[in-house]
Amino acid sequence: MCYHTRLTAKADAIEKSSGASFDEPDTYKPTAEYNGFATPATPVIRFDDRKKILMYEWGLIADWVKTASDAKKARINCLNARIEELDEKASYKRKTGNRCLVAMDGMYEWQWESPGDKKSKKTRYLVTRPDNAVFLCAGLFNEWHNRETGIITYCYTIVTTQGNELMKEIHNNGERMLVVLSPEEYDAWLDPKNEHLAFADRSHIELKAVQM
DNA sequence: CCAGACGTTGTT
DNA sequence: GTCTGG
DNA sequence: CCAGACGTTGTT
DNA sequence: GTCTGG
Repeated sequence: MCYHTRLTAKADAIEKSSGASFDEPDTYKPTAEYNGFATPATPVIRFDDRKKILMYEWGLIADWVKTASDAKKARINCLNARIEELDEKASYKRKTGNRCLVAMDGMYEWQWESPGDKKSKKTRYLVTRPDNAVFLCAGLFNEWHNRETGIITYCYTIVTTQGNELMKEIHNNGERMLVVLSPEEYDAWLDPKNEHLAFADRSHIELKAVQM
């Protein structure tokens, strides 16, 4: 789960709901589905540049990765980061202060007919806010330096936690969810002084799911 | 001590 | 680069 | 994700 | 029953 998102809102709607402005508006196009495995560039906001919306690539590349081909493999496993283990994982533990917000207006999830049976049927759901508005998720970013080319890749991972009531029901074969933030939590997440574990409980987040 | 991992739990 | 499992 | 472990490093 | 190593 947590590897397929949507951002169909126009640029001005994203700006309005996030309180930041696109640095280069032409680089953003509304997108019905972002596939994490394709490491697309999507809008994010960094803690140290709160008023700017930047296009960063989904799939964090850790500092210790040496080559572009290693990066390609490694980052696919860094599309999500478990909030419970941020302090323990080599790829994240020194980046827990690199907070960012990841914009989206939907997440795709697959519900299994019989959880546990890999062959059972799956139904796709689009999970959104009840009003379908843009929301921001908790993320961590990195600037990866390619030693061979000197090129910097700006990239991020999205933090996950235990699924809340609705998400456990939809994502019944894993029961996790992205750390969707309420608007009141946006700035709190961006402040690295705030314990990240304080954002693990998502039971207060209201979402709805429609089959599609 | 040193080799090997370093991540997630997913593919429409 | 740093951690850790064997 | 699921199979397999689930404990200690002490004793003449 | 729950944790964890592969």
